[in-house]
Amino acid sequence: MVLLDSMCSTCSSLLLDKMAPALSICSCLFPEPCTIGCVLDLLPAGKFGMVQPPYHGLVMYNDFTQPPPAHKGYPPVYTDPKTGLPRPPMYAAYPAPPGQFPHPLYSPEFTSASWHRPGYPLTSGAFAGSFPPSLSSLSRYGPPGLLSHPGLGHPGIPHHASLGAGPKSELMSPQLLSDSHHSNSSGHSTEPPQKKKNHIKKPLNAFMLFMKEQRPKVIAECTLRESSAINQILGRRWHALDRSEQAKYYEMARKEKELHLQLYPGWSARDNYAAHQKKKKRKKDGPGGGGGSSMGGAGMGGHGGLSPMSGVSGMSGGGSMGCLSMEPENKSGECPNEKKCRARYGIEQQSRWCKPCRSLHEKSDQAMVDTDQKHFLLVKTKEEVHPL
DNA sequence: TATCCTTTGAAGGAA
DNA sequence: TTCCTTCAAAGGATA
Repeated sequence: MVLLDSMCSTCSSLLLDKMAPALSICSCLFPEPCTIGCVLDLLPAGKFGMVQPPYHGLVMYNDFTQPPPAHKGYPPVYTDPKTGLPRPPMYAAYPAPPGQFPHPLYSPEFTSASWHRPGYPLTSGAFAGSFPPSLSSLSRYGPPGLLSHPGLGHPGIPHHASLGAGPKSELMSPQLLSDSHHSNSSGHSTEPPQKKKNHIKKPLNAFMLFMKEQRPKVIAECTLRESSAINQILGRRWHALDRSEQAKYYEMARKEKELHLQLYPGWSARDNYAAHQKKKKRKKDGPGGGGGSSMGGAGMGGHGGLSPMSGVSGMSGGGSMGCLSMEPENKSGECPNEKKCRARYGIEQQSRWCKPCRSLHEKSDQAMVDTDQKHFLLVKTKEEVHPL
């Protein structure tokens, strides 16, 4: 078993080592999420067959320039650990025609460098000038193609706020709001009328639009249903997107925002704060308890911080992301000014970080290396016990 | 039944 | 100006 310099086409994790893979198994579908990329089973070059448990995950054939190997054991059939019954691979990642890459992330241009590139730098105003100053002539639902792009199969996508995008959709356009009682009485909506009243939801941002589009695909590929897990995958995919790809969603989000502004001129995001005051009993604080708001909830800039999953999501941007000076077990390493140095100065300007933040960052890096090394040792041990 | 989880981005308030 | 909090979607899990 080795780690491959490749990427899981489901969770988009980068793998660690380069060992000329032939057949690989991704562990991202297992109860335990990927820890350091995906754990792969490697069969001897040119040979294909059953993989060893417990890796029952998806199958990826990594050499897309070659036709599928003619071997009765390929693709392998896995046994569902719960039912004991054979089950097909979850992800149709078998070789694409030569020259094609079955997954957009699986392109030769994709490197670890692009994986670690900074976040999308554009602000909501980054597209200023790209659009007419007024969209007042545009219908909320069209014209067809207004909000479409090659990756989105919903030209003129109905606004989530207007039509209701799903079970949790509550926002209605003013017209639909007034009609909501009719629709309720006619049985078209199962939402209690009182839940819909005057609640104008925020326009979706770029990532939300991306999620909305990609979620069904991920569900179809992975058979996952839990949104937390799906969102982690989507987050990785989002980071793995090309800048141009992300730009499409930022553009859509900008249009969404403009339309929202026109529909609800006096609306403020603040309006929704009160509506959900009952919510969020207590976003979990750090283990130290009462560690202040900087650690709890959406701190660390709101995202990418020390989420509970960051320890297991490994390369997903968790790990050393965020100012680790907020680690409760850190005694001397408290960031004195509580300015998160990493967030403030970025990873490239560590010289400007305060000492505690820097040392903690080094520690966390070392911890990740240790984890990798442990895993590598485990892998090597298994290889020695079960030589390929 | 309500909230949490999990993601990123945007908005708004506090310092 | 910077940081922090909340909310947007989604649906299973949990209290």
